[in-house]
Amino acid sequence: MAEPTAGTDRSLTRNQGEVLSALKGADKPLTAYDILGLPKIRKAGLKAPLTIYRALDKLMDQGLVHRIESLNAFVHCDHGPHDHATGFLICSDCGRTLEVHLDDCEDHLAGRAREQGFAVDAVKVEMTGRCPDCAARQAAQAATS
Amino acid sequence: MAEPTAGTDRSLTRNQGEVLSALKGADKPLTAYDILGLPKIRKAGLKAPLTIYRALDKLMDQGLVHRIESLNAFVHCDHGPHDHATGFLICSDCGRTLEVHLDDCEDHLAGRAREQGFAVDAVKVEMTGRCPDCAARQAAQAATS
DNA sequence: GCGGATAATGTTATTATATAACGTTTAAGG
DNA sequence: CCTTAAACGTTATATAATAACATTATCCGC
Ligand SMILES: [Zn+2]
Ligand SMILES: [Zn+2]
Ligand SMILES: [Zn+2]
Ligand SMILES: [Zn+2]
Repeated sequence: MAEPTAGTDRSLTRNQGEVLSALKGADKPLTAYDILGLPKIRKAGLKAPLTIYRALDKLMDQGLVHRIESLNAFVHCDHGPHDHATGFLICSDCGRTLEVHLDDCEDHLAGRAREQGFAVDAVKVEMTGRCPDCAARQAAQAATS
Repeated sequence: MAEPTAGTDRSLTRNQGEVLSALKGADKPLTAYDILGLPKIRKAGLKAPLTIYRALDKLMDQGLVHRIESLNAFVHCDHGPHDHATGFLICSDCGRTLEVHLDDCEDHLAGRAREQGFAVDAVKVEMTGRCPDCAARQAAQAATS
C-alpha cells in the first residue's frame, strides 16, 4: 500500500463509499442505525451495525466524516481536508448542523489547556442553538400570536 | 417552593444527594452505570438506571454536575456556579478531567456562530490529550528506553 | 502466478447507554 | 384535609457500540 499520510484520499472500499454517499445525501447528521436503516444501504447488502461502524471509523480516519458527540451521529465533512479543528453548530429545532472553522480560536483554547500543563491532541466544539431558518420561523410565529 | 433561579442550590433529595456524593468521591467522570455499581449507591437502595439518570438530570439542571459527551460520563462541577460556559480537558491516558473556564473564548465562538446567523444557547468544548501527570510519566519512560 | 502479509468483510452474540410507560409515594401550599 | 406537582419504584424496552472469530479481498515481493 502507498501508506498515505493522514487525510489523503486513499480510494474508498465499497462499504465506505456507500456509507459516505448516504451521509452526503442526508441534510443532517445520521446515527449509525439511521444509516443502517436506509433502503439504499440495505439494498447494497450492508446489514449489520458493525459494518456501518467500521466504515465510519475509516471515513473519520480520513477526515471525510465527523462525529457529533452530543448526538451520537455522523456527518459528511463539507470542508476540504482541514488541519485545524472545526466546530459544529447544532440546531436543536430541526437537527441540522453547520461546520465552522475554529482557526485562532483553537489556539486560544489549546493555550488555556497548556496553562494547566495539559498537552492537547484534539479539540471538539459543539454549540447548540437555532439555525437561521428556525430562528426566522420562530420569530414569525411569535409575531402572529 | 421558593422558585429558585437557575443554579441556586435548592436542597437536594436523598437520591440526588447520593449521586452527587458519589461523583464528588470519584477522581474522574463516572457513567450512570458506574454510579449504579458503587456499593454505597446500592446500599442506599438505588438500584435502577432510571433512578440514577433522574438524579443526574436534576443535578445538571442546577449546574452541580456536567456531562462529558465524548465519554458518556458525568462529573461533579468543582467551580462555583458559573454563568459562562466551561470546557473540559480529558486525559486519554488516565481518564481524569479538568474543568476550565472559557470566558472570552466563549464570546469568540458564539461570535463565529452569529456570523452564520446562528443563535447559540449552549457551548460545549472538550479537549483530549494528556494530563500533566501522564505526560511526565510518558516522558520518563521515553528517557528510560 | 505463487505465497505470505495486511486490510476489509461477514456473522452472531453481547455489552453499554438511555428512555418509555405506568403506578405509587412524598412534599408543598391553600 | 385536599389538591397538585415533584420525585420515586418497577419493569420493559429502545438505542448505541463492541467482542469474537471465521472468511475473503488486496497488495507486494518474488
Ligand atoms: Zn470537516
Ligand atoms: Zn433549524
Ligand atoms: Zn462547572
Ligand atoms: Zn492522565
